[in-house]
Amino acid sequence: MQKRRYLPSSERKEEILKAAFEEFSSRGFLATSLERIANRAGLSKSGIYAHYKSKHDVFEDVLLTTLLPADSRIPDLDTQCVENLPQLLDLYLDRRYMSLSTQKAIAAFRLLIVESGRTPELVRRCIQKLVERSLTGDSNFIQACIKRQLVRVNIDTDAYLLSNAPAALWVMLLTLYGEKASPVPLAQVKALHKKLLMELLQPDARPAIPVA
Amino acid sequence: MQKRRYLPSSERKEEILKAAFEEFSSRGFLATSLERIANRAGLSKSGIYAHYKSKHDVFEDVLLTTLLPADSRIPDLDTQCVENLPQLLDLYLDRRYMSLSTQKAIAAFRLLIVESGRTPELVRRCIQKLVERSLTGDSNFIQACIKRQLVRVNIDTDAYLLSNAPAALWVMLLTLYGEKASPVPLAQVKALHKKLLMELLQPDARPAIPVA
Amino acid sequence: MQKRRYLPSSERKEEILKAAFEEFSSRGFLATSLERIANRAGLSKSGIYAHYKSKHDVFEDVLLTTLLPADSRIPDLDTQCVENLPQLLDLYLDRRYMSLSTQKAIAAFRLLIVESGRTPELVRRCIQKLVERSLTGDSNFIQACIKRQLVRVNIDTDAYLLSNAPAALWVMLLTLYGEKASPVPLAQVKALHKKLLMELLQPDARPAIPVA
Amino acid sequence: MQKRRYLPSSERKEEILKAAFEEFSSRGFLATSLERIANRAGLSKSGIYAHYKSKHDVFEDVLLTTLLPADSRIPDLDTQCVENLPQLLDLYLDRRYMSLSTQKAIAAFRLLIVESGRTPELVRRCIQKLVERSLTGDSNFIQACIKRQLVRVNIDTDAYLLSNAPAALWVMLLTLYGEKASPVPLAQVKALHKKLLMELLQPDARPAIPVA
DNA sequence: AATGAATGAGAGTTCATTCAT
DNA sequence: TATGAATGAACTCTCATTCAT
Repeated sequence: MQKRRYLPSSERKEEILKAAFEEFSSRGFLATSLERIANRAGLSKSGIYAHYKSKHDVFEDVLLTTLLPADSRIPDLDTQCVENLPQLLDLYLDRRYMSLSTQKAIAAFRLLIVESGRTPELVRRCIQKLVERSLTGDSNFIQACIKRQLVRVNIDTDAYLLSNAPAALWVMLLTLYGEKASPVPLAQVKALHKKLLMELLQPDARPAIPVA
Repeated sequence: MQKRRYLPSSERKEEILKAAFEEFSSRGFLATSLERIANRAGLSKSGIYAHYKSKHDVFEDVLLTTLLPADSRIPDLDTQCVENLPQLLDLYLDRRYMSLSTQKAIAAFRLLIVESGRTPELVRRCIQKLVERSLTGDSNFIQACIKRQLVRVNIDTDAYLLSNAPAALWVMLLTLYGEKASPVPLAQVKALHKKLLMELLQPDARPAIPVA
Repeated sequence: MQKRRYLPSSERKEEILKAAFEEFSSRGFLATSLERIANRAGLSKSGIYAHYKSKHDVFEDVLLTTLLPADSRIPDLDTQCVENLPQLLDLYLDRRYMSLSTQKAIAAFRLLIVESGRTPELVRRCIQKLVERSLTGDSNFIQACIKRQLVRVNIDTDAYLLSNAPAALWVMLLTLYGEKASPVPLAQVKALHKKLLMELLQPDARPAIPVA
Repeated sequence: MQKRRYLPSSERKEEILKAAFEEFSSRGFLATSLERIANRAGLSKSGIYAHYKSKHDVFEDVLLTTLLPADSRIPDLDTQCVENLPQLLDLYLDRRYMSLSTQKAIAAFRLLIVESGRTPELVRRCIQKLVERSLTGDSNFIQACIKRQLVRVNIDTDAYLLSNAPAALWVMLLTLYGEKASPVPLAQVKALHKKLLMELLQPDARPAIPVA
């Protein structure tokens, strides 16, 4: 039985969110008890109610805050030292798959899937923001590349979304098989992704995916 | 208040499993109470214990039986009336995406993801079987095609797995956005899938995906 | 820790109601915990939920059942051995005040008052039934008396209700001062009540209460 | 989020008592949380503890102070302009029933009844004072009347208490049926009360209520 | 004098599970 | 095989109260 710690609400909230994310993401909303979150956050169960008015409230805050941290976007690529599209894509994909392969990303993904049944509206909002942010980040990068004539000008948005298929596969494999047991090596997934992007982006290419 | 029905265990089990799948897949393991399953199956809560020794037991049986029904594999394609690879793939993909897009498939997918955190071993086993079976089914089909010289002889297994990336993307979109709100049209997903398979399967092609 | 007792629902309900009435009436709805009721009724807290679906449900049943038992009406007076109105009234009032002065009646009264703030609808319904029943019982008695020409024919209903004022005072005194500490002796209350009834009922009287 | 207000204890106490009475009387002791009282009084929950050492303390103070305000007694009737007993009684009863019929009086009554189970001693003390004070007030009035020979000299105290029966009935009806739904009109209640008082007070009357 | 953070006890309720029938 | 009654553990949430500031 430790001494009480008196923290300002903002700090406590951070600790609670951290704890809550860890619990929620590994067990789901229902299987996570406030007791567990409280223990992990170092206060009493009822202490949480000083900062959130219900478990569901905590959950929402987790989804919106932890999954959408202000600084989560992939840092701008330094395109200066890059000379051609393949080099560029290697750089880009390395970063992307590294951030996808973290424990945290997997946990977040599972959380989204799990709760998309329970609180579809919240989840939808959350995903929308994630996608928007991701697109904005990518778009900056792409604009930079266009300027340097590394990629072609007109890009089909749908086609771009489609080019993420390998990433989707990869996340699913990680989630279902665990981090180290994917039946397909990362290198191949990246290779496919690169190929798709090449077709999509290279300056002189015809439309990559002709819709039937 | 209905009359009791005395059923042989096998029949009762079927009814319980059916009910259990419906509940588990829409709410997850924890959120589903035996009471609900019992009601849906038309017997009392404690009646379930005549056939299963715990809730977890029921769940396992659902995963192994309902998700892996003996007759679930895609029926053999009638390759007789097909003359070339594109035709063949259209036929194949139509079937495949139709079965992927059902409520039931989505529910199953969500269930697997959700529970991959809770009972990883069970889920792993389950997926393994699913994949194996799917591969076996596809492989029959592929063998048939090879025989008719519609597809080339040597297929890279890894590459084949990879070619499912569009399907992975599609399932994720369905799950997260709901059945009718996918931001990418099915046609394009199919088109990409077809393209990948074409490259992989057409008789005179060079290796589809050169690993970097 | 006693052995479980397995009772049919109807018996258990009776026991629960009994216990619940005792607790509710001495402490009010909120101050009574299901734990207490359960202990008193000899089962576990959750056991109550096999018979009632909420605490509020138990409370309603208490109000409707215990306060309105089927056999609660004052037994028909044997008017045979009575020769005149004063004798009759003495008989009647003795019975009435005896039943008003029980612990149980006081408890019920307090309960009604307490909850008239919280669940006015329920309380109103309950009182209505009580009054109706009481009136029916009295009315039988009065009819019998009329037949024997002990009381006059036309009785003003409002006036009759008013004649209960002494009873109201008595109940209030009992409730507020406790059973033995009333500052006014019962005899006087009865005497006043008798006087009011005399004026109301004696065959040749003028209207007892001329409304201003 | 308002600025803090620093008040001297006496002023704060008044505000707290006012708020507390409003809450307690409409919900009872248990159903009222300090939070609610605090909000209504415009300070924080823990602020109350600067002035009272427990919730029960606040409650006691409400009962003793708010229900027994120094100025609550009925203002002295101006008996100058009155010529006979009936006129006098009309004046008196009009005032009395007006003050009985207020929201506040009903709330106070309910509070007393409710808590007479929980804190009988306190309630008893409280009522005693109320009755005493009321008697004193009435007695002043009565003395004045005696002096002007409007009422007789010897009044039976018990009988006087009894004459309040109609008021008791009225309060009960108001409490149980709500303010506007009494099944007996106020006029009749007053009429009965007047009659009882007439018999008790008129100079040449014989004892109004002969005790058996 | 006043507050926000913290707590422990306890509330109603749910539920997997057991047991007598 | 089937059930209704029963339970204990766990849950979310409330609240009077304490404490550092």
